[in-house]
Amino acid sequence: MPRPGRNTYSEQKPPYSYISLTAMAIQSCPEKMLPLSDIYKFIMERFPYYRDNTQRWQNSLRHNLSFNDCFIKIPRRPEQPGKGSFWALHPSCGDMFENGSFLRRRKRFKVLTSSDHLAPNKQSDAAHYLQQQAKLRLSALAATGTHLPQMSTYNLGVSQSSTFKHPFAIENIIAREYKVPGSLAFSTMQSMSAGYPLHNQLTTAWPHMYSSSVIDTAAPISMASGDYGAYGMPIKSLCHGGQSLPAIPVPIKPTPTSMPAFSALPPHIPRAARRGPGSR
DNA sequence: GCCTGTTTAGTATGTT
DNA sequence: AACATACTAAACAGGC
Repeated sequence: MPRPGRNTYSEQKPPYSYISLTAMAIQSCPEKMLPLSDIYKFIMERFPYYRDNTQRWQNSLRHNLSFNDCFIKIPRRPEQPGKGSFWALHPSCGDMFENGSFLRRRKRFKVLTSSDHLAPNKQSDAAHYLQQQAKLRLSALAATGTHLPQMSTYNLGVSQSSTFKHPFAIENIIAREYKVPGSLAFSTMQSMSAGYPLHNQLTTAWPHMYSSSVIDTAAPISMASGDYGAYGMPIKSLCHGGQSLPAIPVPIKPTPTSMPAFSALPPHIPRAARRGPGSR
């Protein structure tokens, strides 16, 4: 594969799955949620490859949004006119890309249903939580006088009040020298972990997701208001801060070590329930 | 009619 | 080889 520029991938297909690309787009904006059209825009601006055959990849992308539990749909509020809903990442999907590959996840993120003996269903809890978080982020940034870029200009993480760099933050992914996917992933994860102290077993995949900087910067926005998340636990722990953060990505064949964490899982999101027996 | 969103199905490819 | 995941295509429905 040829080497693209620092921030773009020329005409070559980027070594990222649609899930990665979508997550990048979502993470690139301060609200951590984007409408479909803005996700399209982000990908097309960043990756010239996707300026062609838009019908094809956009269909795939929509399929991914609907099919994968790691994406949750957030309905627009009356004061947010526009077409379509917002899409956000599930609060607990941070370590999907366990082995550092942005092309293929090791585990599929799956929100468990009530049939999995979890807490009773509470409709759109995650969506509700994320919408609240987006509001809090906006108000916090506004209060500190932080410049908020317009949705379409895509904040690349630099102006965020947090030093936290999400794994899908564009500067964590694009602004790295391109190598073949395998080695890219490895070197990427090595450099990622360099600046972020490890906390627990969850740091294996996304060390920076669980670094102290996450707790110290992201959490106060919500904790200051005394908020509790929609999952009935303090938002702090939902925001990858607590040691008890549940490992949501569910191996198809659950391992003994991963099972105990299920008791702490948030309630399911309705989408999971509509999967027919033929789904994969 | 177009866009968005959901679902099903088939194929390709990586992992175990 | 079997399985899991990703990609693609297509059909369909609902909203504007």
